[in-house]
Amino acid sequence: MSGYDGLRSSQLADAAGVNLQTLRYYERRGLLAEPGRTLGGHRLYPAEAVTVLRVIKAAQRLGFTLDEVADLLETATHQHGQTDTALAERAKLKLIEVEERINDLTVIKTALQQTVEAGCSDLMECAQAQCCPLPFVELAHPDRTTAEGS
Amino acid sequence: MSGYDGLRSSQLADAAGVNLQTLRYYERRGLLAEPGRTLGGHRLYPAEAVTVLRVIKAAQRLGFTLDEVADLLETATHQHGQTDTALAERAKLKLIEVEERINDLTVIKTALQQTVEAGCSDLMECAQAQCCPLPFVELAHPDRTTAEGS
DNA sequence: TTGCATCCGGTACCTGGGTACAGGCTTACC
DNA sequence: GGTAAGCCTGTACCCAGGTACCGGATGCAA
Repeated sequence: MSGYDGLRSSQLADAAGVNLQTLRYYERRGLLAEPGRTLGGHRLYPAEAVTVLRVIKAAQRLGFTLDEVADLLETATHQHGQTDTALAERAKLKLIEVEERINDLTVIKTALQQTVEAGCSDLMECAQAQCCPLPFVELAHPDRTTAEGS
Repeated sequence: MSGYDGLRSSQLADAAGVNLQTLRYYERRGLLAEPGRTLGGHRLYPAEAVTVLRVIKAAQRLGFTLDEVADLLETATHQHGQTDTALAERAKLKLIEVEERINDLTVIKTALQQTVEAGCSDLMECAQAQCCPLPFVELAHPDRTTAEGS
């Protein structure tokens, strides 16, 4: 019989629906605390680790990067208690970002709809002829671009 | 006096607002046609190249990847004329993607708003206590994620 | 013709979020 | 105590979309 309790790497990975390598990646990135080990050096995770992983994935879906999630988890575990509405504060900032992103995408959507309606066939012709409503002018924030979701 | 007309790499880069290396990158990727050269081998771009670059950037903002843009430009320059509503067709497909993306972001936005309202302070507590409206359930398409805009 | 800015090709590196592989040790069960 | 599955570390690779650096060649004006 096994002399240890806790989850083995692959059990945790399965339970949380992530790749085994991802666990070690998160550990390196400081998202997942270093777990205990067996005498032979194999990782043994506490059951809460599943929750941590679900939290990470949820936060990613909320649009936080892994660095931001790590930060959020740090904040949570260290200055626990008192003047701590840190999560809500960060969520407020992230909300603004998400709203901007939605606005940008809405502009894009409109442009695409107009493209469809106009039945344009040739980008280059349109660009020169001004027949086409393509947004050759800049969008709100032409540089901020990638990174949302899991 | 200069014996050549046309734009030098850095002139084009400046005019289009992109990095000089990006021009060569686009050339490698097949987005930008190989331009003429001086006797010494320096690139000489025609004035239209600026338009091409503006088109590329516009298409990127519409959510097309560089591969898609290359394809779009190919289509445009080769089968020019007849049964060609290719752009509109592709725009229709891309429109669906953009709409899905907006829906996902709207879900995220709602979750963030609720997080802010609830004044949550600790992700881990919330996750365990169910006090918090965080979307631990999956969003619409939890895997399709990145790549829009320039 | 000198001298400096610019450009050349090739290759390496960057970010973000992972994933894969190699070679060796541990665990678990018969 | 044998054997197979599982885990270990370290390192390399993947995607997209670029960006940076190198040593050498060109362009152009004074």
